[in-house]
Amino acid sequence: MSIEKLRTEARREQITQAALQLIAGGGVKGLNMAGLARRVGVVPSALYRHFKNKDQVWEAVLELLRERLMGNIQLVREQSSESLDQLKRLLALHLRLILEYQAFPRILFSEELYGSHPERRKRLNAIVTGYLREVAGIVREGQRTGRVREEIQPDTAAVMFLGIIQPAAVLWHLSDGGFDAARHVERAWPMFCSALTTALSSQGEVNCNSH
Amino acid sequence: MSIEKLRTEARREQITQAALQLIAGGGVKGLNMAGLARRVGVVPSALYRHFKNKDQVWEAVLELLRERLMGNIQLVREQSSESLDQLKRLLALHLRLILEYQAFPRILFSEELYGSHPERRKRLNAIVTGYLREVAGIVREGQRTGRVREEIQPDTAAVMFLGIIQPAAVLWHLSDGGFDAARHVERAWPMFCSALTTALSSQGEVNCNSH
DNA sequence: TGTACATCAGTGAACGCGCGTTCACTGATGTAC
DNA sequence: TGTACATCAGTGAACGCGCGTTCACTGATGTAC
Repeated sequence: MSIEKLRTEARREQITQAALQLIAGGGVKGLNMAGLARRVGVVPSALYRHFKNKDQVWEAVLELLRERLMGNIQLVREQSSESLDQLKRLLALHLRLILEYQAFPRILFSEELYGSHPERRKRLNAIVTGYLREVAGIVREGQRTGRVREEIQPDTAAVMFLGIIQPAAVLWHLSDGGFDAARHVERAWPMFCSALTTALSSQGEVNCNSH
Repeated sequence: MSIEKLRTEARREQITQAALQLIAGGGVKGLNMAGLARRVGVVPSALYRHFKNKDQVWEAVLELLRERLMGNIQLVREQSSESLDQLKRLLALHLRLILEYQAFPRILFSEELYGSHPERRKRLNAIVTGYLREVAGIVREGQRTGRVREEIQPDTAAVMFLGIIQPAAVLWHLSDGGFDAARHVERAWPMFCSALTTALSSQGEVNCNSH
């Protein structure tokens, strides 16, 4: 069997993508070097030409996760300038990200990954914290422009934002696709939005409808 | 070394408790038969007098998880008869459960467990779904008594309820205890509660304060 | 344009370790007489 | 109350498997002449 020889850079990308697919299929423990090599069409030891060890593969996967999350933040910032609208769009993008890369929630929820691995735990924590900081920033801007109530704690709101999708993703996995995550997000958004906006004196301007 | 011989029933309980401690310490993969035996003060093969295999240990752990969750539901039903108050109490109990048995969130979030194990996935799904059904039931009662807005979808509210704690627990683990889950819950409750209650015409009766 | 050589991605066999599980055994505990 | 026996929790050695990793090698690719 003569396999095409690829430059390390191209091969690394290919391996990282294959890793994501493996994780999507079998969770965090679904990623093993033998299966990874098979998926790439190469012998296991060949992987070590491109990654020092399995840890480095994980590093690459986490970096991709970080890029996508932050990419979504940037995207909604470009698409809209109104905070609540940005949050709504981010929710949709986040959901799409999860459905496309099923590996991501599996990584975030499974603490197998970082259990005995302090550096990786820190890395994951930095990624999630960074994402939350951005979400909290959007909420804070919403307060500045008067869309969001002053009493709201931006970081609490950010964690709750995550709380709309996270359990939905877990349930979706648990039920083997039976739980309708998209519908949950669609219904949860108005509740979340109204919690951010409606004070005793509700201002009629803000539209919290689903679409 | 002469070890005390214990009846199977007592030993099973002891082993299950030790399993919980192991999981709390090292996550789902932290549970291994050798470590489990060591913790009980017994040789690995002795465990097989009380459990057919590791799967059966997991079964026992999951059953305990189910009992505790449902026990909390029953408790709040006894402590209070007002839906929103019940939910607030349940939130506090759930948090306490997680802090006491750190193993539980690790089990719920880690899909290592059920990844390649369809029966166990179903079992876990049944546990979570059962819990959510009870929470949704409380919300529905709140609607009947006029405390909760009619437009709210009880099951969506139930999943959001879970969404208050779940990300908090994940962050708590990720940050190695740095994230203050109790404070998050305290701050998130009023937001969640007001989302359930405040309509355009707000009824002053309901108290969504933190305490 | 053709040849010689260096580079380096890919190969295949082998390793060591962790871990779940088995099996024939031992010896303490509780019961029958 | 004391002895003989059955029961069964605990022992220790050994196994097989999965899996990450290594290492000396091969042979395709691209460059220098």
